[in-house]
Amino acid sequence: MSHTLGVRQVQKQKTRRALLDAALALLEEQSLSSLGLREVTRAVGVAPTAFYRHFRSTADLGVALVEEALDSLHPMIRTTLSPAEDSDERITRAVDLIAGHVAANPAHVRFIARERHGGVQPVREAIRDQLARFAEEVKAELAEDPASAGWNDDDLLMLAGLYVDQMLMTACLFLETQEAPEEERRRVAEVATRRMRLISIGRRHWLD
Amino acid sequence: MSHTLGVRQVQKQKTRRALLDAALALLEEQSLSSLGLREVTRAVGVAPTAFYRHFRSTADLGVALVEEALDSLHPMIRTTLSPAEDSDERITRAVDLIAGHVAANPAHVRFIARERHGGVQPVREAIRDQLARFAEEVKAELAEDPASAGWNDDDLLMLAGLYVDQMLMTACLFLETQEAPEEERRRVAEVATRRMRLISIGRRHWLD
DNA sequence: AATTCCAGAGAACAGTTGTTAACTGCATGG
DNA sequence: CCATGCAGTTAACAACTGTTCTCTGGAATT
Repeated sequence: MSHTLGVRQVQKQKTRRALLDAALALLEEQSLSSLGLREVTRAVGVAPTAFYRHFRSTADLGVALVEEALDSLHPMIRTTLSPAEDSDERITRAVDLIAGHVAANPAHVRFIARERHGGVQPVREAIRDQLARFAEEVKAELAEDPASAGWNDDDLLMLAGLYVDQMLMTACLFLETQEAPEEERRRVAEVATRRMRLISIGRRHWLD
Repeated sequence: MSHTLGVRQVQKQKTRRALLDAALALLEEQSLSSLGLREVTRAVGVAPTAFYRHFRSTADLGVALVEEALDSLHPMIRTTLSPAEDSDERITRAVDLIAGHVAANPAHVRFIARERHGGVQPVREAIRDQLARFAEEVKAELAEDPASAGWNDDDLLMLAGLYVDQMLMTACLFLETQEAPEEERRRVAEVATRRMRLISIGRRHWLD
């Protein structure tokens, strides 16, 4: 079925990966709209023109990065929301999961946060669409929770969006305190947890 | 007292304003880290070297824009939170105020949203500091509300931060639907209102 | 009235950028 | 085994960048 692709395709994919990785690294301290094509190829060690074999432009590369960065988040969403024992425990587990993901993929998170409102339209749209997919996913998960009995679709989507945005903001906070002492990072986790808790309380009394 | 500054200083301030305005306009479709000094001076119609008479670098100009953009928001915060009759009415009024501010200063709002996580460190820090001041201000306002009886300082600041972030996110949503039909903009306002309402409900039951 | 000051102009600098064209070598499919 | 395809190279292009130094005209100070 899965035709083992030849030596040729393998090499191409390898350079493509190298380009994506180099770009992601360079984007740690600048934004996509200032990322030069030559800058990327220089970092990889290939000729500038080789870039065009893989991407039409740096904006194109950016869109590819969006898919990559947010696809890795979908499994996290799943495991965060699925089992529903104690509400507070679920929240602390979610915050820990976010902290772990940020620690494991800081560049991806930074990229999304930076380019969500960045200067490159196609990339903004790609991020917006992916986040909307996220919200739909969370909404579907919420709908199965018995606590959501009586909720209409609009309100469920509103709550899902609130959760998604909250997750992203929490991730950003962890990113900013990445090199800070453990103590401060714990304080951030603490505040994020309380925010989520307040939202959950609001959720519980929504139908009053 | 206020020494009327001479013709000389007046002209200098005029060019400075022109530089800031031109930069802000250019930043509508790119980010600060890709904004060139020559680009700005060309738009104003002065020699590139004139730039240095006003700013050390484009990053420096960015910091000046931050002060300008966020200072104009402080009065809004005040009028939003001060009188406290009906909770729901206060929320809809706040959302309307945000919509108005975005319609009146779209470029400023876009700039803040874009550069909050952008590629220029000094600007990120300036925005972070100003937003922290905002949160403190909101916290002080909240503390006087009788509904905040029994709240400790940490929780008050947590809630204030939540409100501030929510305001900014709402502003971003209005920005994205700026050219969209009136109907969609009303839908955004509707969802934003419900979000705020849910948070307010959580606030009311926080001490249970 | 003579002097100082300084916002802005002008020219030149070494480097950088995206994009084009024609090329090379090698894995691939007939 | 040979011809085709195609990832990556090389060279060149016009245009652009930030920064330096020197200069100028006119307001500000004395």
